[in-house]
Amino acid sequence: MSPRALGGGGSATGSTALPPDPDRMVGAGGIVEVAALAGVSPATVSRALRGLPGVSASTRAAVRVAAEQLGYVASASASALARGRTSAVGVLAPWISRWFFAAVIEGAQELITSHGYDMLLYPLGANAGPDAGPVDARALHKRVDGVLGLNVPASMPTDSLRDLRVPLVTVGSTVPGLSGVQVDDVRIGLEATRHLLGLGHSRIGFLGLDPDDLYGFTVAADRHRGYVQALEQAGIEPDPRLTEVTGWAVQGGEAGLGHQLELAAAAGRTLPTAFVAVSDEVAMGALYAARCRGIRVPQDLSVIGVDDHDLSYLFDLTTVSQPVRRQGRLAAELLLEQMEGGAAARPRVVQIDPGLVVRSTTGPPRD
Amino acid sequence: MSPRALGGGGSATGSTALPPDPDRMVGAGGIVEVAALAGVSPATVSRALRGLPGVSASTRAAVRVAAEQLGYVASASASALARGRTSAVGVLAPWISRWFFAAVIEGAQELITSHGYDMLLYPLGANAGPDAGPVDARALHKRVDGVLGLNVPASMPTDSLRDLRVPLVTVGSTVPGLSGVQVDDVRIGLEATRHLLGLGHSRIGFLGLDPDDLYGFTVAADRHRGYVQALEQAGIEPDPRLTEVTGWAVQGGEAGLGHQLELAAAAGRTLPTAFVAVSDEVAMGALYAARCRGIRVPQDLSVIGVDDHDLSYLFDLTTVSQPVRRQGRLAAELLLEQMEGGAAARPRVVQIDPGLVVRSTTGPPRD
DNA sequence: CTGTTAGCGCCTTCAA
DNA sequence: TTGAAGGCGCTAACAG
Repeated sequence: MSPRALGGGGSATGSTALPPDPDRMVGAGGIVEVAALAGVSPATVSRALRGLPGVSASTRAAVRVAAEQLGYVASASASALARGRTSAVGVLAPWISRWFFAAVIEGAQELITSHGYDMLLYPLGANAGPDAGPVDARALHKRVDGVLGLNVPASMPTDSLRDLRVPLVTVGSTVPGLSGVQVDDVRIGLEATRHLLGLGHSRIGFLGLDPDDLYGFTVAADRHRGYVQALEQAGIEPDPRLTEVTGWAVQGGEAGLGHQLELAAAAGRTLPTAFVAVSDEVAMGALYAARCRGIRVPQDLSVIGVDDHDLSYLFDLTTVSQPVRRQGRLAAELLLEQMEGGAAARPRVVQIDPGLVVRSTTGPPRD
Repeated sequence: MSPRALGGGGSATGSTALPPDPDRMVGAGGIVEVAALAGVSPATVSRALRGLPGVSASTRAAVRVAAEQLGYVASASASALARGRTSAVGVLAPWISRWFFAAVIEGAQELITSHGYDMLLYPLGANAGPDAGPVDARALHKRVDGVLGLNVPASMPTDSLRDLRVPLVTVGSTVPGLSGVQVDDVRIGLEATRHLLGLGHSRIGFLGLDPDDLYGFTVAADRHRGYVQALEQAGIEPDPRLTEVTGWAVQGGEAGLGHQLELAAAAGRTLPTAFVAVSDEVAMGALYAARCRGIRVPQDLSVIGVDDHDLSYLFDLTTVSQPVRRQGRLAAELLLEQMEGGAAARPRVVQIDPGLVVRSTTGPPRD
């Protein structure tokens, strides 16, 4: 058990300057120190430690011992400079606190690091705008050997992608000529809507257009397109008044449903009997708004989301699932393929199939 | 609007090998090319571009133009090697898909990157065990100028922290002699429990001991200690049978409440009238379990969580809040202070005060 | 204010 | 199988 100093309200803890410990001065030595200790040349140390062939077993062992003893670890900068590779990959994402992105990153992480790459995180945040060239491609190109782009590339001018000059693998959006993991968002919208149609709904709304789609993030628009298609295929004329711009947050879903309610009241019509939400988070917001107003789900209102968020089952939320962590893993595979396979590895796009998880926020309409 | 190729189900996209564009060969040139183009020496380019003093305005402008024209960006590795600083900070966290950690990281990110540092992400994941020296301190020390440790340091042997040789700032746990952002977890447990006591509860359970506490992650244990103290101060003998080991996930909370139910049934007693959960996620799980069994909240059962998770309001969850994103920001400040202030900056610990957010999962007991 | 001179620590030919 | 020499691209210390 580790000591915890601040039982009450203390504030500043004294600094005991760590005394340099000449004995076990970890990480102090460079490759030449190791070489000296092992009685070989630096070149041999380099070869031995990296497992390159052409080093006798005994020499390798001796080098390992020396390195271990000195706590030697090669300087990343030095070796990157010498080799022209950084052993790092960049991860571009709009946010990381939205569950979807965090889960994708987590899915990718293991493979990435197990191949010896570090992961540089670049949350684009509010800067993800149309103008703000994200993290300046030029800067990235010298810093990483590859890039994982989550939902961002579409917002970059294509030039900026060119400037990258390192493999880029996308998740959630696709750039022609680049590897990527993709779910067919149109189909997601289609499936969600069909599920509701199949239950007998005919007045179905859509919560989730994304204002940011203005600059190329087409996920929401695609899902909406699927929704429209499904309706049309069922011979139903989509009513644009039933579509809300919500963004991706819970609050958007809440406000969206509220707004629909107002609209309906003002126009003297009733609320649609069901809604497709662009994400589970938006769906959760809608469910909350419904509950606050005493609208029963699914008797009075059905709601279906997208993602199968870790917390969705708590809401009994019916949803179109996508294997999020697996998408991350797949993206990592594609990226490694590009980085290590070199020009030999032709870019490829992997399609992920969405699933349907039926819980109990959807049911037949009331009448 | 960017082109999206895969309308239907296409799979592999052809690779158009990006043709080297000799005209605007971005990122191709080194500092010497820029120097040549600007008609100055490399040293001057370096000074000019980094905004160092002692460069005439006209020269600086010329250099900027040349650099811009060539799309020049300094190589991070080269400059790191030459300066002996990496301009990167490492972020150690058990996971990133748990909301708390993602939010802290997001909170820290802006300040970190605005000061010119990259963020290296090291999720410890399952490896966070007692033995597995996390990310090997020695490796980190050559790779980053500072480390942000989220809940991890306590699990590292202190030696390993020493070996780091770079500033380390902790969040959520404290190491003597190091800077850190801290919430008083004992007090959190105390406040949560007092809230329930204040409502008139006397049989109060605790959902949330963490099996991993075994190796030093004391947050859960501390909150539990606060719970025990509050009960004792109220003259109530804490009943160990009312404490569950749940870990941090939703599922733990669900299982924990279920187990309490079984225990109560087997012993022929009733469930406690209220529970303190170690986190909002655990509380959500417990609420779910209660709902599944028709237990009404808060009439039959009160539940209080900790964190004020982004989604907590959807559950009307009463909770002890901690300003999570601000913790991240503060930690970033402390870290920058250490990294840039050098030895002058003495380590300090910042206490964050928890708050109480009363919603409606807590209320007076039934009888 | 600017240029010259040495490295930073490692990797990689090329010889031995 | 091993060593010696040179360079990766940039920065810092010193001259001028």
